[in-house]
Amino acid sequence: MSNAINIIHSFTRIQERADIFKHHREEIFAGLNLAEVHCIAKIGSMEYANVTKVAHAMHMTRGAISKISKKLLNKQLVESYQKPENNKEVYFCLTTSGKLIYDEHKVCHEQAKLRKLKLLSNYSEAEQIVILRFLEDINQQQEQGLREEA
Amino acid sequence: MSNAINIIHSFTRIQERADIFKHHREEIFAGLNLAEVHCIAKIGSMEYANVTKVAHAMHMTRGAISKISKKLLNKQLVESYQKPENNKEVYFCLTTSGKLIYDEHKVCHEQAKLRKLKLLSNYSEAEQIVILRFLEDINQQQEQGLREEA
DNA sequence: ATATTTTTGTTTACGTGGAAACAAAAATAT
DNA sequence: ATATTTTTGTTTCCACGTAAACAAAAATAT
Repeated sequence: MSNAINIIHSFTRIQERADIFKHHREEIFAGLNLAEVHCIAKIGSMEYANVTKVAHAMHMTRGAISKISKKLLNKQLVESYQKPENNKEVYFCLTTSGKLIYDEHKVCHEQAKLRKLKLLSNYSEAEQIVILRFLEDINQQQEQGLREEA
Repeated sequence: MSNAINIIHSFTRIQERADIFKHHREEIFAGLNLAEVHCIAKIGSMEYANVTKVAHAMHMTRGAISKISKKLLNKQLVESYQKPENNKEVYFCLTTSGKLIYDEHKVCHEQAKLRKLKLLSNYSEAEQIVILRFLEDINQQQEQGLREEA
């Protein structure tokens, strides 16, 4: 079936693009790279964000997040604090300027979402159900593939 | 529409997974990482593969491929040669042991393809057409998004 | 209560890949 | 023919992120 083959190719292209985008080492906003902006996004949207939780959310190591948050502290985009009863965990929150980045990023994110919703508005409810089923099937298969490797 | 939102979420998860997979710095086959295996795959499937062509095919810089191919030369998985009439371009081909990796990788790739075909066999022709239309729409939108950034 | 294990965050060493500067050869212009 | 531009490959410098080793605190076991 030529359609199936084309689906696979098209899907592969999507994966490759995500790959390429991650490679992008350039700065996005004011002197911040993608990882830093993402880190701000996570800290801004999380209760009691700490290194471990952000690392998990960003699929990165604690070491990496430790370094990134140190940079964000130096740039005064985030602040750290602790709970009086816990001397081990360190939490982060956004400063005023950090919140600005957070909002700017959020707008971009919402615009992307709107573009996708607009695209999807060209599909009937029935068609959308098919698409969703496909994406969930693929997701499940990929997750299983990863799990088998481990 | 809840379906549209779920489609977006599911799609995002796929992109994130591609991201994570690229981060995988571990070796895949005998002491080779992902980029090296991909490089072998490209060299093995290309006429007169050279640094520039492989770099383009892998969406990486010539500098990166130059280094990788040097490693592959040291590991004796590829060989380099030149045409007598051109003293500038350097071409690569696989050695016997390089071909082994190539074949092994190809098998993996084909298995993944078969898994996807099997998954798609649960969809009617009409449904597959919908899926393909969606993936191509999304691909177009994403490509346009990248182009606007540049 | 004390000992052991787990959790949390940091640091160090290392590998990878990009950007840019180079060098050499080839292609093109004049 | 000669000069200029483009193409090709390499190297240097650097930023990023991982893995692993650590240290300190908290949780759990005994």
